[in-house]
Amino acid sequence: MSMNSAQAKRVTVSDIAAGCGVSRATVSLVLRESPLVHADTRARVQAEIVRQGYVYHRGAASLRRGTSNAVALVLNDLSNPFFAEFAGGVDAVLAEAGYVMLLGSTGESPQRQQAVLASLIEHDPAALILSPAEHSEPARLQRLLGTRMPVLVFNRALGDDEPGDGWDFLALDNRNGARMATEHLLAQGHRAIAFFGGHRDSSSCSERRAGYRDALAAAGIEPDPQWLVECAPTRLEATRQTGALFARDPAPTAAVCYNDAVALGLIGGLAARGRQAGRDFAVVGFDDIPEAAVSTPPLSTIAVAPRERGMQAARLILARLRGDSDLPRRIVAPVQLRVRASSVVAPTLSNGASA
Amino acid sequence: MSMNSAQAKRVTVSDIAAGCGVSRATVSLVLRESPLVHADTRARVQAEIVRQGYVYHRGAASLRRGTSNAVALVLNDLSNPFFAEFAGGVDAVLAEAGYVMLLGSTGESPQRQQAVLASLIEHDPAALILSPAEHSEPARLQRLLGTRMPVLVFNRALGDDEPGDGWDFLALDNRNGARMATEHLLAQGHRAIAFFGGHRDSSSCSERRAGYRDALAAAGIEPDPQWLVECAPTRLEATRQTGALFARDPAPTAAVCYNDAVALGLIGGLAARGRQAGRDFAVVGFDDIPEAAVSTPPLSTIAVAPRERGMQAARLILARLRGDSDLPRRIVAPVQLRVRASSVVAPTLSNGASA
DNA sequence: CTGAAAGCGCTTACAG
DNA sequence: CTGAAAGCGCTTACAG
Repeated sequence: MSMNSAQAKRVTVSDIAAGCGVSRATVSLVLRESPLVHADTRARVQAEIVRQGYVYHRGAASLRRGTSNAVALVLNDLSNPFFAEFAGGVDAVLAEAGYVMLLGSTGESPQRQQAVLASLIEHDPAALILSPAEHSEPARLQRLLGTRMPVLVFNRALGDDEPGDGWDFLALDNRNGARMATEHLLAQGHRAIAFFGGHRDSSSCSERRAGYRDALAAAGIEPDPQWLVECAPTRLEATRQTGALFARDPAPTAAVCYNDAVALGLIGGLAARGRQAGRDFAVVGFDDIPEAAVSTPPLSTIAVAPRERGMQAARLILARLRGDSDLPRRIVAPVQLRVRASSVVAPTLSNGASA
Repeated sequence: MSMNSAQAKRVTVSDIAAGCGVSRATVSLVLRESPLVHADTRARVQAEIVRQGYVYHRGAASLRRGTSNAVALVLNDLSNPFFAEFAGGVDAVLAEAGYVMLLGSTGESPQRQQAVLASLIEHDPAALILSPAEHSEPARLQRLLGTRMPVLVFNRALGDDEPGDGWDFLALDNRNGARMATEHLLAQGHRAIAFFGGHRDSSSCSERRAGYRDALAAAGIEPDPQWLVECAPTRLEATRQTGALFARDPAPTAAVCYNDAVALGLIGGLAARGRQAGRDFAVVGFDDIPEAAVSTPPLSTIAVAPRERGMQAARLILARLRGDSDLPRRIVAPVQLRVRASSVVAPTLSNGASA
């Protein structure tokens, strides 16, 4: 005998049936809450179920019935609060609906993504919610996942040919969010507005840049190349790259940042150069992470409500599983501008203080 | 026909067997990488598997073999970065070992915990890692989970009678961490040191308070009741409660905080009263959340390495599943003091500045 | 309302 | 090395 867990033999429907003198079919009907069973019989069976500590084996039932009540969720990175919140929202809705969540994460690696998905689909999930790793290959994914399972792609488009393959798509309105952020800065009189951070080849960054350009174009402004500064989407890199904004005169007086991490890094970088966000320079972030509300100064940003997105994704996939008709294939979730102190500063003030 | 996903019939071992003229048993042996199959046959079968897009049905295999390669993880709250990081660590190790993770969250509610666990165990996980909700009832949990499955309790003890029930237990060394934090403040000359935040009846808070008392006692100091301030473990509440520290003279000159959120809230509360952490008052947190390194001033804290704890938990439970002998039943994970600017200030300076 | 029988997709002795 | 048969725990027509 190993040190393994106690090996008490599993209690099955047969044990319950034998224990109270009915057939296995009757026990099954009681388990599935069928009205066909006499109330007395049902009570007897239920008592026996409690007495013997029976645990329903949903895998066996799913096998027989050809159904599944698991949904797979595959994310890039759980330690990113955006995805953690999203997963929390998915979980809340799935649990409410009696589903169970199979979770995997890819660390932004397409290879790991293939491996993780291959492992998860062997557990026969009813559906998949996938936030794809950067540089995923849609064709490989399609081959792996087949067409038996509804798939909802979250956050990042898989390729230009979407959504011809019948997968659902839920994304943030990156373009509109960046446009709103830029318009907010324009409304305060800024004309030289940078777009700071992110990598141009990521889809969310290029969408946000597009919204930024939209707003500038509507105001008749052509962005100076110096205003477009790339950097890894981390606080540290943003602090390091701050100098690039001020390499030549006239420097921008405000920046729309790729995300809040970058914005907070920029605020630090500004401080190191003797400038203060919200007094000498206007900063807007993107995401509304918890820290944004309590940083110094509080950070203006675009709220994306990741938990609500998770709930929305789960509801959509459940509706797809029910076979609801008229479901949208593509949802672009609205985002919201939250104005805080970091962006409430006019450009003249900024020029004066930074001279 | 509903709008549901394409209903292509499932490909099974029988289809593969028929497709290349062997028996189902042979296909099964190929799937399980048995050396009993001739290399040519194996190649033929594998080609057919690819050709037909066969997906292994692990549920059916588990049913037949009486095994499972899923591990359930039940947490209080995914949106808490501590638990999200922990889950990431668990996932990394499980995926590496070919296991799949079933995730549920309880929102600190014992009722939801019972429901979530009941739903998850129907999926026959091989093991469970549980971070119990506050006020869990060990007896009810025990009844629900039975003894068939190894269980690892993380982070919070379930009751004083543990671990008589054969469950594993992994916790942070809360007591020692708080002791180190307190000793660090003592070493700089502080004598009037508060323990700020948390609720006395939570086990982690009472352990941390015990460590704090240990250090004070070793220095011959009896804590003044005014030094023990309770508050909800959030930044906002901590800011609100800051005044309680200074209700009477002499006020403390330093504080060990229940966690980093509380410590950051305290720093804000101090600022609102014209005091600056790291100049007029010394603050130490607990957790080392990412924000601690970049707050103003950077926060001294006790690093608990949640991702590493997750990896450790997963490794332990996998070893238990393998039936390794000599596994410890109770692990108290070491924590580490990280000194940053918020605590590097001597008490005399503090008194001077706050007069 | 209840029971006997077949079958979901897989694996595993047991013969050959 | 391969094949026929039984069985994991459940559900579902089909008779009674």
